[in-house]
Amino acid sequence: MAGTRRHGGGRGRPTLEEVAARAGVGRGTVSRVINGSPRVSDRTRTAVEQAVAELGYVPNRVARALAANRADAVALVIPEPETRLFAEPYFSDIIRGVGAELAETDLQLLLTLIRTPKERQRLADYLSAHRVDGVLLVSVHADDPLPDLLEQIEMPAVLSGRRSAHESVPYVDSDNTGGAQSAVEHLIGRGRSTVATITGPLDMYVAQCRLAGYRAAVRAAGREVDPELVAVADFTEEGGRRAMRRLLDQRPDVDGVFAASDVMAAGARQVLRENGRRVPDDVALVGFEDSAVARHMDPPLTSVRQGTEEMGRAMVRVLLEEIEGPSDRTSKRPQLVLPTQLVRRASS
Amino acid sequence: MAGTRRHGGGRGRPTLEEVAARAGVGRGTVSRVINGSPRVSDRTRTAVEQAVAELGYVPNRVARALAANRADAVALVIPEPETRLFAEPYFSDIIRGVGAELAETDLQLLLTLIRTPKERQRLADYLSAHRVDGVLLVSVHADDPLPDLLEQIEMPAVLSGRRSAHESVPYVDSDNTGGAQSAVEHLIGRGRSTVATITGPLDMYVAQCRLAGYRAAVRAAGREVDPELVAVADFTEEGGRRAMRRLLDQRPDVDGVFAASDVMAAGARQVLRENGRRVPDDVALVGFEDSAVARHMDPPLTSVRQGTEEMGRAMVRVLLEEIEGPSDRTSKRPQLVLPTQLVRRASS
DNA sequence: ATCACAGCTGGGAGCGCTCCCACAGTACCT
DNA sequence: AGGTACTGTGGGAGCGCTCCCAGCTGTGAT
Repeated sequence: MAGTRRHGGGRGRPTLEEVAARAGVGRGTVSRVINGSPRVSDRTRTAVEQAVAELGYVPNRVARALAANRADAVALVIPEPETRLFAEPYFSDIIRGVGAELAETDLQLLLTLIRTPKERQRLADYLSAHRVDGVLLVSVHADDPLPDLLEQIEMPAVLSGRRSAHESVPYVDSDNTGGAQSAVEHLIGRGRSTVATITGPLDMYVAQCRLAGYRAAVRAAGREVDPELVAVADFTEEGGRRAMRRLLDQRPDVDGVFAASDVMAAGARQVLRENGRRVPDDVALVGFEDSAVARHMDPPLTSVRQGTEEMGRAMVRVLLEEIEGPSDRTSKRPQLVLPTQLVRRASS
Repeated sequence: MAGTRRHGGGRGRPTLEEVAARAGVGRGTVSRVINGSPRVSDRTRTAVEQAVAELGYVPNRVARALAANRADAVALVIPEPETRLFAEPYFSDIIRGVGAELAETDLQLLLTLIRTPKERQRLADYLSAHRVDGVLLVSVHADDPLPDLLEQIEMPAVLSGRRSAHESVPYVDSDNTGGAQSAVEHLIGRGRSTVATITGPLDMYVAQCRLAGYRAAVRAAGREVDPELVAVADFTEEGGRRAMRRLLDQRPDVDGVFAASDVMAAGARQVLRENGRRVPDDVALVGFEDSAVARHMDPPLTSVRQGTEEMGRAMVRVLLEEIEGPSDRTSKRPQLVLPTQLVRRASS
């Protein structure tokens, strides 16, 4: 970082003051017109609007941010290494949703990838240095200090997913338990008698929920939950492969598998093929997330759709509310759980 | 958009002034220390640094931006509808690269998705309203006015890919022609006698280049370029399917296919399966991009790796140079072409 | 001792806005 | 006629920095 950074655009961009002069009014009045205040007479408003148009005036957002003590921007924080592993499509879908919803406001989107603890530290500084009005946190781990830290400095924040069943911070989550349950019910409904599950790491709440859904569905069918049919993995493709091998090894009679993520389902599918098991004829397979991976598998994967893009949109809506008027521990926090939906394809 | 937007963080964040008071020096001196100016005595520097530490001072970037007339931020502009269609993984890989490279500077990343012409208009305003120091443009169409517009307002910009062979603006591109050529040479080298190609829309320069590479390889093998073996598509999966059907219809003897994108290869693969053609036994298949799609296909897809993440990094490096000291039409523009590499998998 | 010229330092001016207070004008009551 | 209550409006103050110009030191040459 060195040297003189030239400003990009308008050398001689018109300022508020110039607009005021041209319209023959004061600065305050122009400001009111720009910000849509109702306390301006129609005649004045028209005059100002004309001057704005003639001069091609565009408010300087930096000056506005400084004067008004706000940033007109929100940050989307993405912990990078993990995201890469298990949630590729998730990540871009969230961005899409967030971007779409934000486009309808005049807020800007600051993207922050975190790779190292050092960067996480810098992040806290950034955020408190008034660059953003609020923060969206994606795929937060149970032990992540960031949410509480943000709470301390009174920075509005919304999580995607919960850290635990008693999440204290505003969040938007999808119905992991219900989604998993419907997936397993579907497998059982298709006549599968020995339905296994491949889970995510159980220190993640999302993995716990999907496992709980599996259990609920098994019990609802009047069966016992067999520990040999539960293989713990880590949301990666390789993890899915290992888990499937173990399953095949311990319970060769398995005829249905619910994987807690599409990527793990893809890994499982490879192992099934290697072992000469046909999908869905010998083993029916269902995933979770309904990402691009699911559509591209052979056969296409039945999966639990969680509407990731809609989650992104919802996060923004919640965040805007928090920015407008923050909730606190005493009031009811905005916490949303979005429905999921089973998308049936040829794998089951 | 209404109401009072609360500032997020520091109610009582310390200011430069307070640091100066505590260190017993003037504002200017603190500013010099913060910005690493050499014109400060060691004693003073130490005193200031201590005051900074004690107070937990973090410079207000907004104030800095206003005073210094720079933004400490760059924008990554992504035209959304197209990106969704043909370059899902491309898009997130670029972001990854850009984010990584930017992390080593103190620049922030502003993500801007463009969906409509109206949003494109607003974008020009944003950019000229001093919110960013430079712009990264992804997947720019041949007729996109934005690059020239940015040039007019002297906003540093870098493209990913070229609009044409005579691109005037700084860019980072991958060796599309060479990559395509090596893919087709590979197919021919594997003994395939009737090698077809599925191209992107030919009004895109990237598609032209990949077709040119196909042609070059065919000719280099001493063969004629048969128009019936060239199927024009649009970088989508459905386009890939349609093109493959046409190819199979017109030239049932086809035994090798080079698709100009992984996604189109995926579409082609489906049609091949429907028609009972085995991959690679009956038809060898190669894609372009080496995205996640390629790895997840069955069989895994041989593809031309273009190092998308590295492209993102390179774009940032070029942009930083442009911001430091802009090149103009008379000087030599920084224009980079990154090498590609064939990644062999089971599909060929 | 005098001058020149460095190396450091303090602080005024100003970036382009918003906020808010004061005040003019009009209308409507006693 | 005087009061009260608005609506509209102008412009000072200030957000927290950077820039830059003086001024203040100390050193070495004259």
